[in-house]
Amino acid sequence: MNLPPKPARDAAATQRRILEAALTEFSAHGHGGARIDRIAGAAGVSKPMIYNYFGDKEELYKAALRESYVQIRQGERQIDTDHMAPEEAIRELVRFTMEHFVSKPWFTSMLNTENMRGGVAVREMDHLSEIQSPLIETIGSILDRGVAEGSFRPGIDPTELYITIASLCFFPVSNKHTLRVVFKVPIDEDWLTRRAEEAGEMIIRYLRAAPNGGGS
Amino acid sequence: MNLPPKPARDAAATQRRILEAALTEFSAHGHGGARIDRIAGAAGVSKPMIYNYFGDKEELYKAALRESYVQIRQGERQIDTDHMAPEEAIRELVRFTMEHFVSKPWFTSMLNTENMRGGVAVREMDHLSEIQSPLIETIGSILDRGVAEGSFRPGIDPTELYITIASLCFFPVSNKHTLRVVFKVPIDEDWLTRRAEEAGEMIIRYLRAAPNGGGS
Amino acid sequence: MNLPPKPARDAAATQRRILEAALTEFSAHGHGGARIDRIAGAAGVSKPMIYNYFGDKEELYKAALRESYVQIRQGERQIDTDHMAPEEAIRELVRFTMEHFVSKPWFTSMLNTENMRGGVAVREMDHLSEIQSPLIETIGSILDRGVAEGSFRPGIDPTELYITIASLCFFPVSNKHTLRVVFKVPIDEDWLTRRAEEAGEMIIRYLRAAPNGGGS
Amino acid sequence: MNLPPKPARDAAATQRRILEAALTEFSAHGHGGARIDRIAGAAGVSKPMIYNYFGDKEELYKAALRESYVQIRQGERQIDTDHMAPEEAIRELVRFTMEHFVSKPWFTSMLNTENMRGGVAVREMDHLSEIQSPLIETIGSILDRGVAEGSFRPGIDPTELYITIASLCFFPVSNKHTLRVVFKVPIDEDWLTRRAEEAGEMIIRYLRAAPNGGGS
DNA sequence: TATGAATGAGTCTTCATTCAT
DNA sequence: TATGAATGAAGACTCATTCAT
Repeated sequence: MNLPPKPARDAAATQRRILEAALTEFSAHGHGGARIDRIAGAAGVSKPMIYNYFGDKEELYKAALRESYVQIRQGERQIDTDHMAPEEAIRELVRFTMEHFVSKPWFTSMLNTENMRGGVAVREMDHLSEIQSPLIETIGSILDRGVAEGSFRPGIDPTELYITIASLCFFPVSNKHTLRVVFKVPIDEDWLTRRAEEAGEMIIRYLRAAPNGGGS
Repeated sequence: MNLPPKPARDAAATQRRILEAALTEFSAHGHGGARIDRIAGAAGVSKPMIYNYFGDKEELYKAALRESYVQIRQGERQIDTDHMAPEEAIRELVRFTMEHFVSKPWFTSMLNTENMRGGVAVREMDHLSEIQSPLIETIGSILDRGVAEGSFRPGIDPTELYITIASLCFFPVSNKHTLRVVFKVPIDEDWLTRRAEEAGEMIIRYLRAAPNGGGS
Repeated sequence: MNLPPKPARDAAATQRRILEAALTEFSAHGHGGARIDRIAGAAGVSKPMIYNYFGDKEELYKAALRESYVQIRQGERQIDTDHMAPEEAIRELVRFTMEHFVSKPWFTSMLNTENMRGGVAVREMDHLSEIQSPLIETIGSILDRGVAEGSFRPGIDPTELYITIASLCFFPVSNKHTLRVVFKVPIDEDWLTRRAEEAGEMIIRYLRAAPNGGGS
Repeated sequence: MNLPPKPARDAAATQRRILEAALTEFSAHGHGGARIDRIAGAAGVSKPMIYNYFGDKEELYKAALRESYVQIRQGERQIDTDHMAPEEAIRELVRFTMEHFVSKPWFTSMLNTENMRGGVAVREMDHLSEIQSPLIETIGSILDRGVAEGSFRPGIDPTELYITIASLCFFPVSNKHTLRVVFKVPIDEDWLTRRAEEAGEMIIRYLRAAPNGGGS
């Protein structure tokens, strides 16, 4: 693996290496399919270290799940739409989200794994604020600006809109293997980019204020 | 259990019982988490029977995956939108899809499982026509009718539209556990029904032909 | 090992072989020191058989503990003192108990192990009647006969007397290794036989009715 | 914990703390069940300290075993029967021994552990005089006095008598958990006190010189 | 003297799979 | 066709012990 040179006897660094390896492993194989052996190997540590720092497989899984959210949310903080017109801001947000899911495929895997397990781990998670999306606020302010300038309808809930955007981006990324075979769709970066554009278009039309039919 | 009376020495029936049990087990626990023991128990047969009829766990999984598609596609054949106006037909289709995913949760689980495994099983599947959605054709004819009557834009690809509908319905159903916790959304039948309505609305707006700007 | 030829595919026999091996192993090494591997090896079965038939190590231990009691109690049923004079019966009982502990050394080991563990297993045991000593009744009837014929005092509790006999026999057998070294006592069959004689003598003197003080 | 204030860098004190903790741990869990981790924790030192001062687990166990003898023997030196009449002295000795075993339960545990291990550690022990019981001498002198005044028979070996006393006290204390369950005996301080009295009585009767048949 | 970091070698337990009937 | 009995291979987790500072 291409890990940074292993600094010996650095507890914090070791923990990080384990966590990264765990995230990779759990997202690649799910909870049941993940192997502590492989995580230890990938992290360049012995198995007991994992138990020493994380307790057991379940706890390590929880830590990895949280980490996957934290990393995704950190990524989401990079986008800046303040300077864009509302319509363009929304389109950018959709593009960004698609690109985000594409470039961090472990995230969709972790979500699927966790949901297949019934959400037990996420339910026990604390400090939820850390894993909530900053995009909700971003969307809220874009919508406000759009309503103010008359281009968007009022009454749209930011969280619901975020879920809509996530839905449109998540499904084709997460289910690409079955889609490819069953519908013979050539799922690649280009196709996903085009889908993001169409999704942006669809959402804009959905948000658009009714054209003012009046005489003025 | 309340299974149909077990006819002794009926090979076909035994195979079916195994297949049903396997579908339930794989969708509930994923490939790695599924247990041959439990499948045998639920099917009311001994483990060697499973190996006798299906070869090994991998083959049984493939059979269950195919079965999940077959059952879903059969369900999809129930809907009849020929007598509806195009707009209403699309809205009905979205409602139907949401309800379909909600009432057959093993389907989303199987898709997630298969995609997490990289689609190896689906790729080796034959008789693909059996597992392709009849809704593609349905959508195609609705779109045609809509274009003909002037209410829909031309140029929409039925497969792409199907994927859009599936995206909007799949995500909130499949990820309900994490959504509930992370966004504090009260995901229940009502909420999902409302989402289906909004999704219908969004898609309609997306499909709508541009309002004829009048004489100009 | 000198086990009977292994009959293939005989569940009951396999269980017995496991149980015997477990009794040997647990008594030789205690609960913590016992190894499932060795038990499987000694029983001539694979490890999964043990888990199949007994659940886990703890359950196997419980089964072995119960078995040790059952075997000891069965042995105790062999003695027949009905035809002996009360005094001789008591002496015989003491001799017998000593010999019993000497020839079944796994019993003292199991008792020590269980007591060191705080008696958790024995407390959860059911069908206690099976593990209670038939000697209590035997002693009761000897004492009655002794009192009736005037040779024993009345008011002796059979259970208490049994515990006294057990105490005198158990300690030198169970603690032979430390006694040998610390007190330089040459503990062997002879020495233990002599101790049993003296113990018998002591108990008789203890039970003896006070010599009738004469003329009063 | 309420340990004496830990003086930094006091080798002797550190060793003592380790030894005390080891005695507690080994007696509570046996050799196989004892954990170096817990000993280090209870002693308030790091694990390497233990290896530094004691070598390995086996050596630490030996030290703890010796320590248990040393402490017990020190306790035994507290009793003073010189001023008592021989009979009363014997009774007192039995009471004392019972109370001793009851209040230092780690001693019976260590003996059981060591004997279950076949006495390997005790056999390699040197300076045996330190771990031999001072009560042998005490008993010797009581017996002499009793014989001299005519109340005791001659010919009783002090070591054998000590073993008898120990037997009667050890068994009910060491095996209390199984006795409680199997014989439904309510083993508590009171019951043990009464047993000590009876044991004293029994031994006295055993030692008593035959009543001088008088003039006849 | 003292310790936080680290690990090799197990130990219990599980599971897909096969054998003998 | 059908199954109770059996197992090889592996997985999670532990523990005495050592290393580097």
